[in-house]
Amino acid sequence: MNFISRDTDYAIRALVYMAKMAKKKKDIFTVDEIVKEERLPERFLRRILQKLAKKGVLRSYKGKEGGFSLINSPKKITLTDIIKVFQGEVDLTNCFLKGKICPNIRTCALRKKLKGIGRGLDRELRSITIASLL
Amino acid sequence: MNFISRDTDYAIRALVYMAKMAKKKKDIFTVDEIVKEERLPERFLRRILQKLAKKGVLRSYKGKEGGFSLINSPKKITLTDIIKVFQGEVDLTNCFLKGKICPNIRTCALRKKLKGIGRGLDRELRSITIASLL
DNA sequence: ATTAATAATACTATATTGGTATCATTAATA
DNA sequence: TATTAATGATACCAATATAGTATTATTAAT
Ligand code: FES
Ligand code: FES
Repeated sequence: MNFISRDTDYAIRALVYMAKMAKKKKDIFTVDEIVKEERLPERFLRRILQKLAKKGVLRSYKGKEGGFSLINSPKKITLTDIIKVFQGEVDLTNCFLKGKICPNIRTCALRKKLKGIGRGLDRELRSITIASLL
Repeated sequence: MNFISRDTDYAIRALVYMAKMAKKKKDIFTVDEIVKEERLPERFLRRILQKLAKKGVLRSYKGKEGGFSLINSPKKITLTDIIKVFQGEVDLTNCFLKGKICPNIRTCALRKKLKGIGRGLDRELRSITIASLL
């Protein structure tokens, strides 16, 4: 099934780490520090954090003494947010049929049902915040 | 996000077709007939139906006048059943961390939450039957 | 024996995922 | 202002998964 991809997973780990440490010490973290603590692949995580920065989850500081910091409170960062960054919208309704736009899209019974379920799922994922994972 | 893979999707189409037609005519269908009606790739669908047969969703009849038929009532065939055949268990909790078995697996907060959500999702998918898509 | 169906399995092409490497840019500070 | 230590942007690469095809064997009706 593989619902959560590796970059989402690593992002969560990094964010949880930052949230945990931000309480007791300064709030700017270098990739190296996180990599060392969480034992993640360095270059890969770097790209992940860059993406989070571009999407407004992290703020980045270039140059010496730079790094990444959380922009919002861990209470405000939800799983949906993170998943959206790396895996796109939480939306279960993608119709195939030879790669073309589906003609049934307005009437399709399956689509209708999946849409509802997808919305529910999204709501639940929104209820999981980084803060709730500390 | 891509929740439903193409083989699951094609399987659903084929099963819905069979359920729909089984009402008015004989209940054995050849791959060729389904392919023609639903415009799916022949060899690919053949493999899909074979898999459904092996997993006990369809019965297959070899030889002339053979084909596939539904084993159970369309009311008994759920989305979860079909997804399981092609995409494995509906289970959102797969932990990475360098491909190894995760040591935190018993304590991990994320895992716990995803497990609950996965169960809910599974329940909802179980409520969607082939019959409900007619 | 012929014919029309599925079974099994191997193969191929493309896309996605997971990860690495390189070079540019920025900012602190000695 | 040169050095250094950080991120930014991008291109690249390898492994895996997805989507689909081809081939040959088996089966059963006629
Ligand atoms: S068949 Fe296209 S949306 Fe369902
Ligand atoms: S960190 Fe391994 S199960 Fe969550």
